[in-house]
Amino acid sequence: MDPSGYEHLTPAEAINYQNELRSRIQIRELQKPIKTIAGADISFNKNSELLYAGIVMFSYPDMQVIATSTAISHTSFPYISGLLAFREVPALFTAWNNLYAKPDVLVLDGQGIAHERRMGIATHFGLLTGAPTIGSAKSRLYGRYEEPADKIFAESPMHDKGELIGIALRSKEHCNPIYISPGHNISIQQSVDVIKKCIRGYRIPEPTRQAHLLVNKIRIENGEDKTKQLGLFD
DNA sequence: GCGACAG
DNA sequence: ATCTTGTCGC
Repeated sequence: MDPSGYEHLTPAEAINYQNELRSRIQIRELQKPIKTIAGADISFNKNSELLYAGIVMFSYPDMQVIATSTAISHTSFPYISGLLAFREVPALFTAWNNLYAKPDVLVLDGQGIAHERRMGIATHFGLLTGAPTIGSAKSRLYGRYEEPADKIFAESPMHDKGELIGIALRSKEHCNPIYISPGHNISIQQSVDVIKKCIRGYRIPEPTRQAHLLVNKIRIENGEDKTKQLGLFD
């Protein structure tokens, strides 16, 4: 299914689709050496259906910005916990297709398999594009875990019914942990190792941190809803 | 019925 | 997520 059709799905249909996709998830070691990594994020005005998507690509592990891509698209799919992908993936997919070269790994702001149906936005986007993806969330959606020690890079496993689905990572002391889970085509430990190398003094790893700054910047620059000027509904 | 609930 | 200044703590 093309993501441009997501906004017409009902929540029940979206859940059925997640259950269909989940059988294709691959959590395994990424063999190819990682030379580039990118972060993706979304921003929007509270009373508008316009989404501002952005992707920032870096060389790895030196983390120098080498490319960016943005897109503005419409959605009528509301935010529903557990169905975030149906609201944000279409805009991100447009920004992804506008990248002249794809990164070896993509980090998304949200969960990977640390999801009730193992279908967080990072997993969903990985299945859609085939790209290795990692979910880096600022808060927990699913899974039980113990608070990690207040020590840089302290880890605490996230479980669901005895299954390891992610890691709560202390990316910065005296700050709440971030929740890392693989999206697709990468392992859990590899996801955590990669995210650790992307921490540069802030709680949020550089890929999604820079993507967040970028999408907020273009949202402010575009001002209020410029739907007509952009000709999105011709 | 009650509590939880990515962005 | 977004709306928003100052302010408490390391």
